[in-house]
Amino acid sequence: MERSKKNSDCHDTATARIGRGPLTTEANERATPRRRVTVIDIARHAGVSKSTVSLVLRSSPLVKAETRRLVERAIDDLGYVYNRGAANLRQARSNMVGMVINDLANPFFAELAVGIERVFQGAGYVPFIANTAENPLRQAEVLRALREQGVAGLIVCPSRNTPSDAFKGLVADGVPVVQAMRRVDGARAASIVPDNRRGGRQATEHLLALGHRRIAFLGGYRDTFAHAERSGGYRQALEAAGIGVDPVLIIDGPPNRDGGETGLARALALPNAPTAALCFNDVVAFGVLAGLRQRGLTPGVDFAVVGFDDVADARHASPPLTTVAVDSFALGERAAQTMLRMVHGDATPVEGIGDVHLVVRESCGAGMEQAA
Amino acid sequence: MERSKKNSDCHDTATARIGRGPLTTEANERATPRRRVTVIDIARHAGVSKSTVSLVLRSSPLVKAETRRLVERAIDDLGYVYNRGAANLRQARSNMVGMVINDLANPFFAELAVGIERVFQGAGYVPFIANTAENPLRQAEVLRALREQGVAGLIVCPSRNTPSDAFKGLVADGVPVVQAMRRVDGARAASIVPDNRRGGRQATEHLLALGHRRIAFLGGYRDTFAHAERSGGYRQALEAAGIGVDPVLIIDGPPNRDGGETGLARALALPNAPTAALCFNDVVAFGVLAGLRQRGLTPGVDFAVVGFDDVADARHASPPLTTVAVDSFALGERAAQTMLRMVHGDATPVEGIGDVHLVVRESCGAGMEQAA
DNA sequence: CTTGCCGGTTGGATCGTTCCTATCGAGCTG
DNA sequence: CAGCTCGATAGGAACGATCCAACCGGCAAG
Repeated sequence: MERSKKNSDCHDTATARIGRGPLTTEANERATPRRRVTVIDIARHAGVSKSTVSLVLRSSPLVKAETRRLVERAIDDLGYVYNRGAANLRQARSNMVGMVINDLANPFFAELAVGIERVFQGAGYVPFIANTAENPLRQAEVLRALREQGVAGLIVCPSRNTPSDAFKGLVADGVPVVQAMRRVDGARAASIVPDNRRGGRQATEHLLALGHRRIAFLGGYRDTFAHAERSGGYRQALEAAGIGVDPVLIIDGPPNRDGGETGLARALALPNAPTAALCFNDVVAFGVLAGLRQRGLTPGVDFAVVGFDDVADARHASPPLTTVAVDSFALGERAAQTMLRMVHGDATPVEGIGDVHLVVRESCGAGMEQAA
Repeated sequence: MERSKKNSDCHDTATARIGRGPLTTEANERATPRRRVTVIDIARHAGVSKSTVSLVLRSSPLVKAETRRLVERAIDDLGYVYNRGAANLRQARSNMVGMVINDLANPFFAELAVGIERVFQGAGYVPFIANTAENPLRQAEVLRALREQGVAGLIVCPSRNTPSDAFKGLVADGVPVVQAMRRVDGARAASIVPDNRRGGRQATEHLLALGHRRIAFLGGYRDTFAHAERSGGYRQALEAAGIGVDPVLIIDGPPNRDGGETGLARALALPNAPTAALCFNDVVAFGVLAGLRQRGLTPGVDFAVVGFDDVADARHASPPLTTVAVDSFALGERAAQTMLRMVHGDATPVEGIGDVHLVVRESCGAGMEQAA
């Protein structure tokens, strides 16, 4: 049993592990006390054949109730654990689904992920979440790992700068891929995204109706799908109102709190400063609210703020944030349902648009118009 | 090659899936265009043996550079995908690690998860996250799924009411399990938790030093590990100061924003209302801040608030939240390192305590004492 | 009495990889 | 020059499940 211990030669093999190869696991044996219990052990213990055990495991109606009980008894007597890897080897169908999220630290995406997870769980699938932190390389790794693992399908909120062929291999293999919230434009995969353009337009129209004429669009990166659409709606509304779009009022920045604070600072420093802002998302809006307060300005009175997403905290902000509600739960549910349909053979490529609606609270200065 | 297609006999097998059995996947074939490419195909195409291909895949130093190139060429010519299930079948060692999180919607745990994930990724493991939403049943399912999938190890933030034998099977099988943030007390698994008691004590001492005598402890459930420890530190400080603990000032509630708001309401309605509160965590504190504002009270001036965790948003709250910093990143990193050590054979059962320190900002009314 | 069917059960082949044990030629050594 | 080691490769067995075709006893139909 003395496995010629030449593991000294693999301490640094991975100069940079090769593209498609498996990750180089640093080998080392672990003290595994007892041998694995298999269907054969169960079969012997229960006095039936392994085939019967297998049928019981998959809760087939073919086995007699009594036999089933016998087998189940043996299963917990011996502490058997199902080996899904072995099963998947034979029957290509797995029950594992993956969710690849661009930014789990953003509460909106966290909520979305949790919502989706719930749907899958109810449908008998085991959902796993992976975070890409907006890094396309990391995303590629994660996708590869998920594919190697043999997922039945995937929901992806694509990271920034996702190449258009990122899902090519997956879809070619017939693995259902549904994009959520964002769409990679070359990709031949289903997608469910909110009606960003309409949301941007509605929010802007609302600010216009409140009398604002200089309205900024703050935060988010110009090269992303969501930014293009949301700011697109903003432009549309301004132009429809006969007000030109002033490019200096569209201020890019990271889609987080800091992006909001610095965006506000730059906006207020402008010669002809805006009196209102539509923010790329709620987190940016939170940053703007904080920034206003730091300057002694009162959001909703001295400056109107509207967010986008309607995360759970939006209602609790001070003042409560007026925002475009995306309904992450409904959107996630729809994405999940779409994926399940695809898993079950429906190959029609869906391009769903989720509904959005403006939730008027106080940060826009609209007073007490009864928040929904 | 015509596999007689009689899959009609399994359309509705799943009456109600049995307790320990695998989830019943509703079967249905999917249009899988091409047969799976295997090592053998690669071998043929490259003119070598499957063993050689296998060695290349694991980037063994045994193969000649030229041969390796040949094989790698064949790999992307044929679009090969590694089948990790099959590999795990033979070599028990997998590169998949699981992270089971009690509440991904709580930013603290989301941050923790993201931090841990980064460590594993750097070490060449593929981390998957699963959410249990504080539901022990769900947690049990997730743990089973992870185990069936053959994880190399797990980091668990146990859900509320986790039974003490929840990890028994896992550890008996030699799968490293590390508990993070919370400890299930019967469990024989490693754990890394912050020094909750010290944090609770420090925060309370700080409020006492600021002159407060009636200090509430708001939010969180009394039957959880963290609540017991944090409120324990609070009691300790009060008693050390010669002030008795008034049980009505310890007000339970869900560890979220609503918990903070309703906790505050109940506290202020008390005949002899407190002038300060230590909150179970930052999210509860945010709720308290919002509640104060709604009543026209200024946090830090009319009422002192201290949180626990120091989530990213704590700095951005208005006013910036004084809180006990747990350093989720360091704690997560430590948990991950512990797990890796266990994977590599180190069996010493660790019970780590993470450092905490008070970050004084403004919500406690301490003015500008230079937040760290 | 044979035949066919049906509920229930079974053994062998099989999935795609890794492990183990050859094999083979080349270079050394005594 | 026989024997040895060594680098590089090859082939078969194994892992633990599922699939498939066969089997078995009993009963109804012809």
